[in-house]
Amino acid sequence: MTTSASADIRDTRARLLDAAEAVFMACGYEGASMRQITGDAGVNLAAGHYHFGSKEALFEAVLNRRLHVLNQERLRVLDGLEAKANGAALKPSQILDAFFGTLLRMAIAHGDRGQTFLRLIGRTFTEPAEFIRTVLSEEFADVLERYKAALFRALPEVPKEEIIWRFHFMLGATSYTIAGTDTLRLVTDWQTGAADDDLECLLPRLMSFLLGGLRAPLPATASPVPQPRGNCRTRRKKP
Amino acid sequence: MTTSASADIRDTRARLLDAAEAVFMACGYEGASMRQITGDAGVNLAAGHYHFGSKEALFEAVLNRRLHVLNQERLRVLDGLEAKANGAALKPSQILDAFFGTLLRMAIAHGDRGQTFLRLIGRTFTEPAEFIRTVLSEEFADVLERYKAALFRALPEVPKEEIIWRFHFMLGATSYTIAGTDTLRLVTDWQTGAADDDLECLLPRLMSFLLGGLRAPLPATASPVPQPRGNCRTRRKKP
DNA sequence: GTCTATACCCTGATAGAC
DNA sequence: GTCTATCAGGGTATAGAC
Repeated sequence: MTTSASADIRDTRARLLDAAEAVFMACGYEGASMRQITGDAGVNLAAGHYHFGSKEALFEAVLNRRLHVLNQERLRVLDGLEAKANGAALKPSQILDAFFGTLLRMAIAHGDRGQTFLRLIGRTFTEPAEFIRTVLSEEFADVLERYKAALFRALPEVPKEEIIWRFHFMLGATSYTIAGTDTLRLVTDWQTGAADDDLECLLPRLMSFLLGGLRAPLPATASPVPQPRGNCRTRRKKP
Repeated sequence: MTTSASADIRDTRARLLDAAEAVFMACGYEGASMRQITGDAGVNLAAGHYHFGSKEALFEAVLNRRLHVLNQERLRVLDGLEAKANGAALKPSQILDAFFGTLLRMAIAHGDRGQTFLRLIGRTFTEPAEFIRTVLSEEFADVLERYKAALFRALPEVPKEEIIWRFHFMLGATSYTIAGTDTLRLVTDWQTGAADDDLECLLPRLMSFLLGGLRAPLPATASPVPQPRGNCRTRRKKP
């Protein structure tokens, strides 16, 4: 009895997290309702507030449960690469694979739940709610610092400002893709066919695109638009 | 009196659209409320339902007001380029500039309101609500067909499936960037400094990244992951 | 400690007065 | 055309039962 009671406690929390993950993914943060989440989990509405305190806290718990191990793994992989490189700069392809490849491989390894979380994290990047952005920026702070530094070393001829922008673009391409909304119905069979196959196909495609963008020729300081106003903040020399 | 009365009607509609645009941008579709929108517009709550019928219809009207002229302009620009090319295939850089450059230049031309809509459209691409995805896919159907066809002609050596995926990635990088959430605080001064300058800086940076990704070497059919299962759906020959 | 019933407030939407 | 009053529904949070 006592063992089953304590097991039930963990089950309630876990069921809530699983149900919340799915509903938040499908409806977005604002669109999701505690009633639906707790209903899907088979627990009472107030049980959600008992275990997590609020809808915001529940969302944060859903995010952190998987995001923390993901980012720890990203740091671990980068550590391993840098140890092997023995002081030399890494190749851009290694860095991108450590960052984006780790994401996709972990999602594949977790099956359907990994797929669900992949979409959730993709959509979460564009959630407007302020607390979500705070949670994400805190959770990603260390990883981004480390990976930015690795990219700076890997591409010493590219201005740091440009690398940051390109990191931004890469995150956008990736998060939009894994969000899987496919708003414009460009990829018709995505999210209908076998998801695992799609994910395994996605990685090489995405990697070649991101690498191509990262290593693209630098833009001219004079913009190609008809009326260059010339007050672009681009710096051509290092400070 | 009669003239000012009819002018008031248009003002009410326009004020509602402007207020809705701003609130939807800041809060997302689900997070926005009709009360805040009508309050900001200085009109009664019921006036919103009188003029548009529902929150969904209002959102659709906000989107279509600017999206339709944008996509018409995109078609017009592409028509002009293809007429000038006189049957020859366009350069990828021309096509990307016609699609993404037209977006940014129109936003710049409209000042703050253009900036607001830019962010809104970026976020809208990842809205989970089904009716939003339907609206977008209908509004973009023609433009995407035309631009996809242009890219197929411009890059005959690249498999069409690959071009579609890369178009997808490009849309992701762009929409994430113009959404301006900057969830990971990568670009610290974005959306705080002078927005117009940022936008003018953005275009050449984005274009070089997108072009680099679009023209990247094709990925190997064997995926670089440790355990290639080999059932990737990639086709190497045309059917 | 765990869970349930309930209260409270805000949402989108409507009916009817002006 | 515009507005006040109001409805039913749903989301959050609390007080209290086990």
